[in-house]
Amino acid sequence: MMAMNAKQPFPMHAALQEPKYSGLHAGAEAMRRVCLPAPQLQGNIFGSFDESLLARAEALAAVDIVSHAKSHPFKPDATYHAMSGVPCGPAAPAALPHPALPAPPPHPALDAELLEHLSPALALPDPPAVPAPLPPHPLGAVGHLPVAVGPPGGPAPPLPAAPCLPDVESDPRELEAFAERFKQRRIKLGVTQADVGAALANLKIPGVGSLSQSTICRFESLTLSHNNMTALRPVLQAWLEEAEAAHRDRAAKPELFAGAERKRKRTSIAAPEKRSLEAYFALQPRPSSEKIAAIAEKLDLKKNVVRVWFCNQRQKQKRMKYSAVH
DNA sequence: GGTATGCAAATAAGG
DNA sequence: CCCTTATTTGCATAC
Repeated sequence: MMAMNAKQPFPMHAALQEPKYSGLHAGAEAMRRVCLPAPQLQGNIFGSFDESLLARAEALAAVDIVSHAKSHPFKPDATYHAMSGVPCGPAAPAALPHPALPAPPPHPALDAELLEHLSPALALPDPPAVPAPLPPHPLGAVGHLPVAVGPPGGPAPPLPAAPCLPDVESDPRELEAFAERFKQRRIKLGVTQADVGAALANLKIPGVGSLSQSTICRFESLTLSHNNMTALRPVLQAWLEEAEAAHRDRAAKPELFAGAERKRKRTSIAAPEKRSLEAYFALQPRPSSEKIAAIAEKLDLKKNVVRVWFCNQRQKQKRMKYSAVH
């Protein structure tokens, strides 16, 4: 299994097949806090070259800058600690207690309106953008965590209905011990978390790219999901072994202590753009592909970034709705 | 200047 | 191709 995904700039996880643990963390993570969604009316900064809908959305977006108040002392973040106790179970593939939403088309009329006027007026083939989420990486094989795998639909797992089989390999205790050892030895080598993360790509392990300081930090502090911990373990162990070996042999292997840019990139959507998106979302949470493209062009963002933003926004909205009822 | 963390992009996987 | 749901990460920024 595993076919490279030629779609992403970073073909990550070429082989990441998590057995989807038994509802280990499915529910625990179900919600997280959220913030305020929409501002509302007032000024109108853009709106100079727009047509109705978009113009309106932007007008709305331009508005408040002040009315933002985000304060939510929530703090779910299920982490390793919280769940390292139950490895087995009936395997509940997640499943939020959420019925799908029908979602009838809100403003049929708006659609036409919106599309009609959105023209390729400002053909921006390539915005000077700052983050550049899609680097021209010719390299494939930049994924992460190959990890242990579990037969997703395996014919017959040896241990199906058993109460709980703490398998040796992903024993929580073992992982915990490793994480601690890892941190200590890393420090002894005089390497920072950021360096380790960056150096990972140089290990040349198929499907393994660099990771951020954040991730390394979380691994060390066990604030990753058990699956994630399990996935990262072999990679970090490989690095540690090579690094220590190089250290012993006094072999200067800069590659192991600094690294390549092969990690997932995260686009940072600026506040003004975010406000516009929120305004659009308030008007139409599920814009068509065409509208998304139009919005993307207008905001000078990649279409996929906008598409994903809407997806995440809908997801966020559901969480809010859910947590509001509970 | 290295490490935690909050918030939320990006991905994986099954429709 | 796009969506949803569940998760994995990373940017930013607070320690």
